[in-house]
Amino acid sequence: MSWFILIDCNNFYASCERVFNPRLEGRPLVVLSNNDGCVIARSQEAKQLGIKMGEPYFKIKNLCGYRQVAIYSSNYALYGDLSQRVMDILSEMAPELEVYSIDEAFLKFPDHLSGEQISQIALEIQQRIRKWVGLPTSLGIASTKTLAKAANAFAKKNRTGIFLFEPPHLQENLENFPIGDVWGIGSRLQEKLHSLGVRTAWDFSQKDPQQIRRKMGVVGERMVWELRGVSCLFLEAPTSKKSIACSRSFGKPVTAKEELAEALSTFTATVCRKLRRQAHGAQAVCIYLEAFSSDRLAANRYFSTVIRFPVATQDTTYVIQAAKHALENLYRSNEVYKKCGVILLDLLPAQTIVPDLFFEENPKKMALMHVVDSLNTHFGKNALFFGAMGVSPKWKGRSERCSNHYTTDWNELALVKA
DNA sequence: TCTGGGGTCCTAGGACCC
DNA sequence: TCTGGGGTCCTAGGACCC
Repeated sequence: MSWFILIDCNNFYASCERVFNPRLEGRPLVVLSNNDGCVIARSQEAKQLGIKMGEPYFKIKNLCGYRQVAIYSSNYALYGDLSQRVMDILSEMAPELEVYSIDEAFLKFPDHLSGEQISQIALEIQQRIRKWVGLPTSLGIASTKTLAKAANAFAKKNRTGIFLFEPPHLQENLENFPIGDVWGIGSRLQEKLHSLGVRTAWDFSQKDPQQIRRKMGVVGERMVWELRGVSCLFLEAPTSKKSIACSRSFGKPVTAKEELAEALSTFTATVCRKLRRQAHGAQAVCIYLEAFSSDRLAANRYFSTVIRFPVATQDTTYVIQAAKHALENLYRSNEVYKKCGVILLDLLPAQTIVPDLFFEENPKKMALMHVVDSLNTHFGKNALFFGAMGVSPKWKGRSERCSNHYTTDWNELALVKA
């Protein structure tokens, strides 16, 4: 047995915007998705105004106006950097760490610590992150990951932002925890469980694990045990990605093949850069286009194709060629496109790639890619770019209210005094 | 009027997460 | 003109092998 802590940064993106702009403190604030389409993060005050997660921006535009809601386009460079700082602190303070998402991590501590001791540790972690990075956090503590997740939900409503599940109170806590809020229960499984008379996490934990296994597979059974306090899920080691994707909705409808080619080339450059960073090669790429349906009510149309490579590759220029070739086949001049994307598939560790007798690889290409990567690392993301990406993209999505890249761009550092 | 048993790999689809 | 983007795991079923 061990202690698990789930720590999560409160309203992460919204809180990141406040770190370098303290005047936003106390004010309702929302962060919009790419293309300024919908709300993906809200401060507490914005939640209280009734703004929902995922709500389209145009629907709340008026409300934002007269309630003085601060609106930000998403600034992933900033969020990613602050996330890294948080994780660095956690890795110093916890014996074991699993970075679960950009704003969450599981920590594991030995079970010889008392409830009081582990709570004290949680408090120190919380204070250090507040002081060193400037972000508010919530911490849930329990004997399994699933329970720590649930405890975290209690922590968010708690004055201190810390909540410990202790066995004597477990039943009472779980009886107040709706089944749909349990980690791993989405809308489908919630429906299924409701039909079995399960309304709360406690109800679920009292079910027969064998029966649940038949109905929900091994995933369901594990959840039952975890809710009973029997740990079945362990900290996971960081793994390489099995696929790498990049896609964007366009800022305006696109019909020109050339614009699609530029967009696909740009996304290809992004995924290939990530691929090289994790030292893998891709054996295939999927290219897809999404077009508006002519009938307003009908679903949008998707066109996609998968291209397999004779040998796993890391070469941006090669993948761009493949993408352009795919586009020739997928493109229809009478369609109006909304979005497109690139997904690298079947990734292999670079050392294990077996060369092909009949497929010549140009060693200069690899050297070129390394030069491109290192220049862009030093001088900015697109200091050096591929011609196919185009110079003044018309398809780019909206991002009209982006804050500065305070921590990742020399020209956008926070200004203390003008 | 009648034919085993065990195993692997792959794919599509479903469900979930942030 | 009006709604994001990037992932994972599990299962069932088919193909194929010995």
